[in-house]
Amino acid sequence: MRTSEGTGARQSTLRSSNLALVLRTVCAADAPLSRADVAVRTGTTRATAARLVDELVAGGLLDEGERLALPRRGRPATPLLPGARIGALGLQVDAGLLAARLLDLRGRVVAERVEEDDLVGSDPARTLARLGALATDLLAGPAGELRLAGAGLALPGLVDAEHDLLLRAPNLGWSDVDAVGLLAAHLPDALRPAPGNEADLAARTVAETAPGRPGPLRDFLYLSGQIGIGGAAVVGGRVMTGSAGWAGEVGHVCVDPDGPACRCGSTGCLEQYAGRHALLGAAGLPLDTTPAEVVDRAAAGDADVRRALDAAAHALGVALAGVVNVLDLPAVVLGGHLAALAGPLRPRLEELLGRRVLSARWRRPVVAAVTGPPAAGATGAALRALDDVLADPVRRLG
Amino acid sequence: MRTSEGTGARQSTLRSSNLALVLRTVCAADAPLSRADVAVRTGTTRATAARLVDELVAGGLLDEGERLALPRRGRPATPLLPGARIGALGLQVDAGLLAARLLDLRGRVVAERVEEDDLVGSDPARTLARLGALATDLLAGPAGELRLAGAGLALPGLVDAEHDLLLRAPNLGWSDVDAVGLLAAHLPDALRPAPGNEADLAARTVAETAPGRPGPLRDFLYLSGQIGIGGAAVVGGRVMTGSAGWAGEVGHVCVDPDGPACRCGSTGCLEQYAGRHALLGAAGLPLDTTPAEVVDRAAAGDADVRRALDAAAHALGVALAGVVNVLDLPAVVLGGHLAALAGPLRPRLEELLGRRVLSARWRRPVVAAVTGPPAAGATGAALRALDDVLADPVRRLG
DNA sequence: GGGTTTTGTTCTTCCGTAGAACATAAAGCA
DNA sequence: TGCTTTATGTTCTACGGAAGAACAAAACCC
Repeated sequence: MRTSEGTGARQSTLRSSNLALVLRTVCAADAPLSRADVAVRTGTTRATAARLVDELVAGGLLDEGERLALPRRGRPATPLLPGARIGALGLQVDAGLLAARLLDLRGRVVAERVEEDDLVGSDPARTLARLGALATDLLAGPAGELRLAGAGLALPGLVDAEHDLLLRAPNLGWSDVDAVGLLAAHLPDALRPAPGNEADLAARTVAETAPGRPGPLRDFLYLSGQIGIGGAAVVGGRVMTGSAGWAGEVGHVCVDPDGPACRCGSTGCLEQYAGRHALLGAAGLPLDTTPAEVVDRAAAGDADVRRALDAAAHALGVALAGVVNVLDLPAVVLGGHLAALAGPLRPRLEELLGRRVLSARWRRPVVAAVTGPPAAGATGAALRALDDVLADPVRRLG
Repeated sequence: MRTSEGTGARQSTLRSSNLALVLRTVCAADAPLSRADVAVRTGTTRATAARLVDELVAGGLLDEGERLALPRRGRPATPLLPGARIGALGLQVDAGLLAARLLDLRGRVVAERVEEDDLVGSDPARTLARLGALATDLLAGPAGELRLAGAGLALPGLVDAEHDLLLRAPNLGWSDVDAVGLLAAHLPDALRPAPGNEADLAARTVAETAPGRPGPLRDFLYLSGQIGIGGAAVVGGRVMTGSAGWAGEVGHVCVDPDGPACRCGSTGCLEQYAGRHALLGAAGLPLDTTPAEVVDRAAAGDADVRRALDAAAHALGVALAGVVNVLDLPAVVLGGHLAALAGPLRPRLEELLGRRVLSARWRRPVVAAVTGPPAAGATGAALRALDDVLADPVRRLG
């Protein structure tokens, strides 16, 4: 690839570009649009918009809803919706769960299976076979009518995007695993899920509420608190995966060079203060304590817990301020176990960001917490596959 | 703006897109191309490529070179070059200099004026009037035949991209300055230079060697060492300016929360270890010592200087490793005074990056130093204006 | 029931690229 | 010298896609 400059645009390029535009427009709208609405929003004529819509409807990428007679003058419009029969499969392996989730183009969860289990130190082949069975089971269910547009696999570690390899997943204790190959052997057909970093994919669920529909935040830093801490920077609605796909390792930003040693070989990493294990250890609590219990104990006045939370907030403030200084992000979104701890963490964190971020005087970064279902990585993996359809609908039309 | 989704593509969109493609292709090539070369590289037919080239030549965006008879079979080709009569003006104010530089579409410096002076604490109106006079003088010179496509102004501080305001330039001691307005009053015609952060613009000179011609590095972190330290992350050849244009403040990434207070209100900022003033102070040298002298003294065995350099390298290692962990950048480019110090800094810095960057095991970040003319910001400002022409040549064709 | 209003469709025109044929300008070769 | 070969550049027709205008459809209003 990378011959030089991309290729010249011809008439057919124009058509596919406009098809993608129409599809994105319908997906981005928060209420069903008519053909006339599409024409207005895309700046094309009604004739052209209708032609493009017809083609997308014929291909199943758009559905025509029931003409509901609103008390309006004029001919009633035919409402257009993203195709309900186009779906994608999102899979996730994490230290604490296996998940398979099926989403349609409207962003609805058609079916899902989530199995909680302690997978730390598990055998990759066995675990991925389990996930494959879970997914096969899911696909055999009510999803039979769905046309699968693709699949994705969220992995809690460094993924080599070029060779589709899981280089290292510290939480699982896995290294150099051909996760896609091991999984695909237990999936129907030639379904090869595209692997991705869990935090990168989970961040997508914040950036868009449904395929092609932008969420309230378009620029933010997402933090995925697991045993360790993953992250992803989202700029203009796009997840920054980096040149090799290794971006977002916020957990290993240095908070204090003289701090405790980290398993990554460095010292004083954020994860050593705000990671789940580190925080519970500092609080003197067993490692299976839930975030809710931590919050309760802090509220009850447990000094050790309060101190640990304070240290975590301080570490987060120092590390995230650095990231925000470099990337100019107006918001930080806490996910994973950090979402549940947002209450006690937020005041100190926001105060530190306000003090340590150079541009805070003009725009103070805000701290938000996600409140979604578990296994956001699986949802994000499905979203990514569906976004690929939105980017190039012609491939689906055949 | 931001109505919804962008606008539908029509026939004319196709033409302008292909014009831009052809222009970019010629600019990106490192040897003059023929019409036939353009056809091959863009994937269009010779007929189409020739038509587009003709239009660009007529508009002055491309020039036809002399048909030089190479010892080759076949009809000799007409070499195509970026238009030599399209130019842009790059301006820069810095703590130590004023600069005006005129670049043409081929990336050649047509004319320049650089005045060194201590501008710390200077009066913005007066200084910008001086720069305006410098630029006016420059434009009256041999540049008379040049068609100005635009102008840019590099400023050493936070620039509000929306309102074209310089919010704060600590090195100059300026705050809330309408730099563009003050400058435009002393420029000919209705020339309003687009303001930008100095480091962002200087990073461009590394990312592209001429308008539209990619440099050897496409993903890197640029460090602009002045009195303080500015920076810019370049991803895929594009400078990440952030949602408000405030990105790249690497100088205020925290190295040690218990470190010295910074003028930004935070503590332990990178700039307090590796900034020019901080480094010279720690080395016990006067503030006007040149980087070359520092290197000499270190080589001569001056313990204080060595200690200061070591502390700077350590601080850079800690801070930059964090940035690289978050952005997955394969290279760090040292600019400003840090470029001259690259020799003594590099070993320790590369070692630290190798240890603290999570993905270093698979790809070790490299440290490079720029070796260009001074006032890279001015060059970058001109490049940006010329890149705007490349992005939309139709506007220039009228 | 006729006028109004909005949606959706049909038909012609225009425009840009593809593709093929042709013209041009050199080198190679007998 | 003249013919062949080769690559560049130009001319001409065909095709496909969007614009624009006119028309048909399906509701409301009075």
